[in-house]
Amino acid sequence: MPSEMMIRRLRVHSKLNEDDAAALRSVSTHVKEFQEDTVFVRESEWATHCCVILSGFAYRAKVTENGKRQILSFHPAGDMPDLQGLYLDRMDHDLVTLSRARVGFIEHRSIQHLIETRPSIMQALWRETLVDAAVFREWIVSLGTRTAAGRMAHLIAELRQRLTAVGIEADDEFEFPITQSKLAEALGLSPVHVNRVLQSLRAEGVLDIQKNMVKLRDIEKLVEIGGFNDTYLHQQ
Amino acid sequence: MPSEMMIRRLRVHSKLNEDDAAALRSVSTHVKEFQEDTVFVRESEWATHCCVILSGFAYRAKVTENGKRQILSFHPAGDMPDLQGLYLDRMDHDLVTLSRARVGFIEHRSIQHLIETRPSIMQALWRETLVDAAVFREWIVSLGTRTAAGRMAHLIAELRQRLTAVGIEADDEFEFPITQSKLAEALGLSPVHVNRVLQSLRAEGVLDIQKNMVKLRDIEKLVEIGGFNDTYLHQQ
DNA sequence: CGATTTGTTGACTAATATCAAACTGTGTGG
DNA sequence: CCACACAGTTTGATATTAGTCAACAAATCG
Repeated sequence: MPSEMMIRRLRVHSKLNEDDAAALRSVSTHVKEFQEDTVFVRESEWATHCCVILSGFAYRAKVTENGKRQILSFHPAGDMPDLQGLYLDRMDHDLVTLSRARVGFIEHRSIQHLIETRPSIMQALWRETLVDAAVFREWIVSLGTRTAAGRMAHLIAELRQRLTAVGIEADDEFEFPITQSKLAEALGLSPVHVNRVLQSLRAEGVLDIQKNMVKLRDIEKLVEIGGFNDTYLHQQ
Repeated sequence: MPSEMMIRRLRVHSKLNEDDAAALRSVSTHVKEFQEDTVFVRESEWATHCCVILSGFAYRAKVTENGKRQILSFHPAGDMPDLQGLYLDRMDHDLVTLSRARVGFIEHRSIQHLIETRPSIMQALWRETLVDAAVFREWIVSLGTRTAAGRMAHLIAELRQRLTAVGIEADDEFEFPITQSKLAEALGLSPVHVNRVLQSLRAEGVLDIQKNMVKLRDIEKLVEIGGFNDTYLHQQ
């Protein structure tokens, strides 16, 4: 049920009545399954579809002139990481699967039809793109002001919060199949340094990331180290 | 003419016909003038208006738990830096004047009326928020992957490009009344380091920032050092 | 004109990157 | 079942970048 995932997700930030939900259910979605580390939407490509992550994780990434890569955001099930393609015609970054993932694709014209006919759906989708931007802003704060450990802690605290919001249990552990090199690309650090930071967080009993699982040992400390305050997520 | 500024700005990314322009002109704008360094919209405030920078510069900033401040973006005349407030009810950052500036305020309900009645205006405004997010993404790339000099160069190259797009001449110099401390807050560096980076860029004949003026000495070098590629600005 | 902000400098320190090697776990084919 | 390959993690040594502190100079402002 691709649309159910979407509906649940949109309802985190927006009110949708049963008619809206029905309209969303009526949209045809083309589902594909991808292996891990598959670039499924490419930078500079023309955007013709929007995607919904149905299971697994995806991330956005951008490659720079000098060959480095920056991961811009992580996307658990429910997220629609290329909504911006509705009104920006070319992709300015890649979309990549982090784990094996199922992804639903919806034609722009279908969504545009919903936008034109259902104001509450328009608002809900627009709002998603705005929350997206708010998350980017906070990511900038992380990279600009926080220490390596702070960035790591903030990332995990944010993920936990977002997973919880869509109903994925993340009280004391959650699935997140990431390597240290990718964490490095996300946090603007070297893989070696990520390794050391993770070791110290582990030693201090804050956090343990091991084979696909994030284990939260002390959430208060995590939130404190990361300076995490969830208001920017606008989950009212 | 507050609306003329807005119209010119929206037309950088979107097509607006004369009816659209007329509709925008009909919206009532309340203009205020602020001294430099004035916080004119505050974090956690309820958003009731959208603002347009009419002259001067503004910037977005966010203060962290540990007292640091991160500047998130700079906004020359024409920009509407709190459009997100249309659908996110609380501000997640401050808006501050960089220089003495005139700012137009428009009630949300007026804009919402335009959105409901004029699809092309809806699209234009939505698109603005999407370009905004694209700029944030690139800022993340800067902070995550570029050296201090690279970040500085990228910022200036981007500003130049955006100023040119709204018709502010920036061929070999432009006004930008910023202090080194604020550059530091924007780029995630210390003021001392910013000073040294600026000196070396000056010495290498790339760039000179002095009393309110950015002087561009060698734009090719600037673009190269910053790894600047303007496609993320989506100026078609 | 003095007061305050901004820019500059030098010496020193801390954070993080780089490089290279070794270690671990996991899956694969023989 | 073992040997091997591979990807990911860990370690140590060293280099580089950027931060801190403290003083001073220059510009700006009332």
